[in-house]
Amino acid sequence: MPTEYRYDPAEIEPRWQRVWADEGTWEVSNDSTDPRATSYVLEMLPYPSGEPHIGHLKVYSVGDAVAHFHRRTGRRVLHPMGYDAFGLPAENHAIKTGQHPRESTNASIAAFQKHFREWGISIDWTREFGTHEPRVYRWTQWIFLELFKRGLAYQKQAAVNWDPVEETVLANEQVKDGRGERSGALVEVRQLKQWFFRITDYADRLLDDLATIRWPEHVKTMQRNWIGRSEGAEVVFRCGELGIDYPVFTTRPDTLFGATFFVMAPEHPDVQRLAEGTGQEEAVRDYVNHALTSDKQLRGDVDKPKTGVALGRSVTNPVNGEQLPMYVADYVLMEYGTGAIMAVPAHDERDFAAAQAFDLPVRRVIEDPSGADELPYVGNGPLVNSNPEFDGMHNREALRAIVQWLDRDGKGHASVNYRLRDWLISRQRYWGTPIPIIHCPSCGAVAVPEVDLPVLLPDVEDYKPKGRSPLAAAEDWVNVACPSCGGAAKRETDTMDTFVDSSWYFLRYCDAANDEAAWSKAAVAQWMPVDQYIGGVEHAILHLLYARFFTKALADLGHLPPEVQEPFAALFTQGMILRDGEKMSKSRGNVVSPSTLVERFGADTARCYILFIGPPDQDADWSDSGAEGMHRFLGRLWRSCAEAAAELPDHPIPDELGADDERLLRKAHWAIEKVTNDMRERFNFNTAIAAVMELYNETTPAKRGDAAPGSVRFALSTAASMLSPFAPHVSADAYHLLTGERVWEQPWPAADPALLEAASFELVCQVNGKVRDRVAAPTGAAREQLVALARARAKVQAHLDGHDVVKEIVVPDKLVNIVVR
RNA sequence: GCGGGCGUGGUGGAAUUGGUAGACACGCCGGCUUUAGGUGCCGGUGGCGAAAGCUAUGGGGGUUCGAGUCCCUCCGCCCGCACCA
Repeated sequence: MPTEYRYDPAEIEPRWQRVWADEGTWEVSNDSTDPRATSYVLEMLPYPSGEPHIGHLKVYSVGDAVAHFHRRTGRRVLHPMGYDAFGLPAENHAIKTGQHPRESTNASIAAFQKHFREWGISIDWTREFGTHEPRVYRWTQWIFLELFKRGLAYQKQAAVNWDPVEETVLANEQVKDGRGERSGALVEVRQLKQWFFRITDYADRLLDDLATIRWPEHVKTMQRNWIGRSEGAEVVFRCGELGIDYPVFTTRPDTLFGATFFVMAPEHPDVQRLAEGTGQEEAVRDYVNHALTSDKQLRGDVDKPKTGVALGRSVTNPVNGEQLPMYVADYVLMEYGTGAIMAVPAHDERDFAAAQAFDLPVRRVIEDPSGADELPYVGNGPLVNSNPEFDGMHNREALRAIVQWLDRDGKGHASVNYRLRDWLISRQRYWGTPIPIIHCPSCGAVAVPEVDLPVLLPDVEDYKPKGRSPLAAAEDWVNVACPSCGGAAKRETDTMDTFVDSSWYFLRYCDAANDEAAWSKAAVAQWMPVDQYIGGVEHAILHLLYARFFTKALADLGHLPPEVQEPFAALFTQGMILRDGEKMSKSRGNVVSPSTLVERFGADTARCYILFIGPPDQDADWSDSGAEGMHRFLGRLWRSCAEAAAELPDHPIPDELGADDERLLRKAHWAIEKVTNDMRERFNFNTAIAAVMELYNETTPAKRGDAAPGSVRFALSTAASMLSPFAPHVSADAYHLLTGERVWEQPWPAADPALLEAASFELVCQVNGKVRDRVAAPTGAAREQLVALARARAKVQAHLDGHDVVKEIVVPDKLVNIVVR
């Protein structure tokens, strides 16, 4: 084998990368009069920590394939890159080493940049930024102030989740199973004054507009569940002794006549006052103290037996005037509804368990149509024991009737409740965007004037949190004059949750160099929404919900074109790369590092193998020998192209096709059709690559037979061309060798319909559904002809002998099934 | 408990609308080339069987001329939510 045909990615890849860098091949401008349609392809921006790992290689390999495919199918593509650069790991690193988070972050960003270039990802580098740059977080602060001015950012004292390890508060979305998402520490409840974004104002729109976007159904379901909209009624129960009204939220007003007691959350502010003078003061105080100090996760366990204490008071059931005893019990949550419930033990499992524990009566008010008399019964049926007006009525109907009746009498009204809470964005940490607010003793919370933005993050000596933000120590920075009255005032020392930064970065890419504004509306109108967003499913709620909220709020404030209501028109969630069925991690010692891979095989092999391993939305197990196989394939393809370029005359495809030409060209057009569909309809890059392999396998000297040089060159260059979204360097090189052209400037190959239709096909001959033989048959042949062909086969005959033919099924151009008895 | 997903050779996976199960690879076996091979090329490879053939998509049942695909049921694994009234 001549050595000049050796595939050498270490030479090929940097050579083409240099062309793309020198020419700015992937840059797109905003003021183009280009008539082509636009496409915005975006992968979730990386958090720069250390070096990129194999998951990064996967997400950008997927995104780059989409970006290349969109370009080659005639679109002008925005494919930018940036860094989610604020965050705790850099800060924790700083606490340990004293190195400023900016330094470690910038070092990591440099590593990411280097790798992205080595991977050959087609990025418009002119739009690159990190969210930690003042020229960027200036606009994060501006957005905060816009929300503040419209009442969408506000401060309130509230019970918040405190992570004792990170020493900061967390948003509800960042607490899983009662533990901080990052630290794994059990969170504590603290009463603190914190900044919130009013995402709950958008609950309905966030829910309804899910119908307008092409996202995986399971992600939509997660968002729906997280928002947790419940329709029902608010019903007022009055405590006559104290003259106080207690509204409750219920989804089951049809069961109001079955209420036998009333329960309040331990956090309810009236609990102590109610118990006062009843003899229950001490028992209530003990119970409440115990409930508030016990850990949240234990308390939230569904299987925990119900506990509670009587308050010694009662409320009036508005539908029948009955006196219901009041209890405090920790199965009622202060943060949902009104912090108080009516208990209907006959038709609610929790209330039933509580009634058993407290020895309270259970009254059935809905009949089980099946006749069973088991309780609790949570299904539907006719009302009983209620009121002559409603008894016998189906409960779904009664629900509406009872709400109307309550509404007329002013005792209640239809109501909607959400699980979603407002987004807590304050963090008592250093490495984040400073909240641009000044607290003045006489004016209150005052916005930093826009001309004074950005509020720069000051340098501090000590990054360690001490229950307050490290920024509080920067006294020169903290003490300022009030912008409103000029008096002595102090800066807000909390920083923003880093999810704020990633809630709008995709807008900044549209107009990244703009120093006058966060973006121009025209630039945003040109690109938004993102046509294809790609990232991990772990962001199904946090980032993807926040970004949707920001987009809607900014559109309402007039900063986005009104038609931009959603940030990401289509979403693709990629699966993880595992090794031996486990996550890769340093502690397991099973990490495959992208740099080792690229050194050993080149970027093309690494990218192609990752896409070939399986459907990209699924988890996939890494295999070293699989990667070697891909390397061998790319080597064969490149070498065949190099050989063909040097040794086969550069003739066009002959006008008169021989049998071998026809077979090869048919395969090529079949592959074009297959790959195009796999890329356009689905994200099945694995089968697309397999189709290119099949095409290549037909071009080997043994298989191509007497095919003309022009046909072989066409097949090989088509294979290289279709591989270019996955393996851009080797494809560019092979294509250039064969054609002298740049593959990325070529339109995507088009299948010739004439070559997709064959003159004959392989007829499958079945008897009773079992394949007995196959025979060549002319395409489009009549049913009788196909049946005759099948019946003529000896192997078919053998199964017909001695039987009566009952039926003959013909699927044209496919099969014949003869049914016998 | 509720919701969603998945289960196919030794392995990753393919089968897009109910129509040839196992494409394409990895691995393995055999052969050729090579001073050598972590190269290249050729052939084989679900199981049983000498063959004809039988059998096979987690188990069982059903619909159908025909089921990996549709329906019922059971088992196993993964993910999300979980006292949300």
